[in-house]
Amino acid sequence: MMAVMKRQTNPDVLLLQAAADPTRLAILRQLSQDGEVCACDFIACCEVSQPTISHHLKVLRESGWVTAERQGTSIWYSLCADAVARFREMAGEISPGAARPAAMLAVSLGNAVRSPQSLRRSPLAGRTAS
Amino acid sequence: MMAVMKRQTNPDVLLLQAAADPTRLAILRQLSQDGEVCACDFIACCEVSQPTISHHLKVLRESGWVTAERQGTSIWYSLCADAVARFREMAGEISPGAARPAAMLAVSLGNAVRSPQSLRRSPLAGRTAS
DNA sequence: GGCATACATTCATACTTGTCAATATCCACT
DNA sequence: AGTGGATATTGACAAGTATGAATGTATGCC
Repeated sequence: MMAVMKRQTNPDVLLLQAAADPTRLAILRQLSQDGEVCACDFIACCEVSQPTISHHLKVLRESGWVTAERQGTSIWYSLCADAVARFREMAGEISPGAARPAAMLAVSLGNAVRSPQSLRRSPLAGRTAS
Repeated sequence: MMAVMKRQTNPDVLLLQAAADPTRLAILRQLSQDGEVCACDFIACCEVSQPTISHHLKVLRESGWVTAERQGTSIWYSLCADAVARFREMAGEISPGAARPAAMLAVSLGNAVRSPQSLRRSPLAGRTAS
């Protein structure tokens, strides 16, 4: 009657979720190293069964990380440039340096930016009235 | 009796896993933007209950993404530079351009690199013996 | 056609996870 | 001490997920 954890649709989260698994991360890294890899090779690299590899490849396909190309009986996988690019973008967008000074600045500017309960006061800024 | 999905220990996977959730990604992004954010503010930004936010913050703490600093009754969170740096590194290490030529090269060099069933043949390289 | 190989799909199962209600803890202030 | 505000923790539950066995499907070769 609660707790829905509704299936992810956000493409960014989907991308991260797909990469956030030891087997799949290993697959991505091998693809990054070798450029194009036959599905059968992943079975050797990761210690899981063939159906499991197939499952993970499907997840990577559906999240946009990889594309598959059939060559005879085997199937060759390679990274999608778009996914790689988006991943890097996300990494670039997260930075630890937005920082302290902005808080006091906002206060002195009249605090028009955001303002939930914390009212943009920085943890070190003394309450201006008490 | 099967399917163990043993709890993740790999720090890279842990980092990705922590980021791979809509609520937590939103938290990371707000932290990236504001630098330091009071826990109470996340409740407003994401549409989940206070205990849920607290849970997500714990996940982010334990994966190394954030640190918490108490100031009176409230607690201020900020991004860990190390985690951000590692995340960027990971993004940089995955590139789609390892590519095609390497395969034929390996073959002509005697194929001493790797060699599962696919024997490093590229999907387009003709079998050298048939 | 028949057979073997390479992947994908289905199914069942155990484990993990996101969520909230209730409750506990910690802190400031009176 | 007592009270109120801000977070964390516990407990319970539904839904997601990683896994392998069995099976299905497609392709190449005889």
